[in-house]
Amino acid sequence: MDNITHILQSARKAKNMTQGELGAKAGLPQSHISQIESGNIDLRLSSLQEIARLLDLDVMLIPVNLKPAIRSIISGKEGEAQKPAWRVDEGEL
Amino acid sequence: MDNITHILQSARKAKNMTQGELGAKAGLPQSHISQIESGNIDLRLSSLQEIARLLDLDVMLIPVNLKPAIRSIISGKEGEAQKPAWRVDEGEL
DNA sequence: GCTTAAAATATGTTTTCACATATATTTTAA
DNA sequence: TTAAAATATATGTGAAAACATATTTTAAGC
Repeated sequence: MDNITHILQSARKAKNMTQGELGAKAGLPQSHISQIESGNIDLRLSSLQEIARLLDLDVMLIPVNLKPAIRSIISGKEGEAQKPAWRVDEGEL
Repeated sequence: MDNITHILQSARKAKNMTQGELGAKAGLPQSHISQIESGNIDLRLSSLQEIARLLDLDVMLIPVNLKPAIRSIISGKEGEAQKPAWRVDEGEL
């Protein structure tokens, strides 16, 4: 299904959270987190935003022409200080 | 309400589309676009993605620590060639 | 200006699906 | 093996999305 939901799942696992923990913090039942991650649900924006927030992510609308540049920033090591992402462009994602 | 919906509205206007046109292309009734833009609705991810796509936008999950860098790229003129966004950082948003 | 028709946006009702609650299954580890 | 932790499934309820209609806005003609 949707790529976004897989990102949510791996972000949750990276943070060593269970569906239950995430759900509790998000104010959503564990069963939803399950449905969302398995991709059989078309979740609402507010749910997406809340879950993302708890995983230190944010929902943004990105102009398509800027996606390559932004992907390069993101793929260049998440948490720590950035390596120069402005090496004009080598390999999209 | 939510900032994202305002972005959708201004993107639509920037493209000189009516709610009806956008809705038709997105496979959504004009009445939804109205509700979405006025912010009295918590829309579903698939709707958001479809609308965004038609406005040459894409829904992305961004690590919060990278938001400043990404915002600077975005605010530096949407469509055309980028001015140096890597002037380390002056003014978040 | 005023009128009117069409375009654009908003509102009212019904239907469908996300979300809530409860329960079942699977997985982990003791 | 078994109990608890984690994830998945079943069913009921409220809100988003479909459908229809009303209102507002725009711009033409007079």
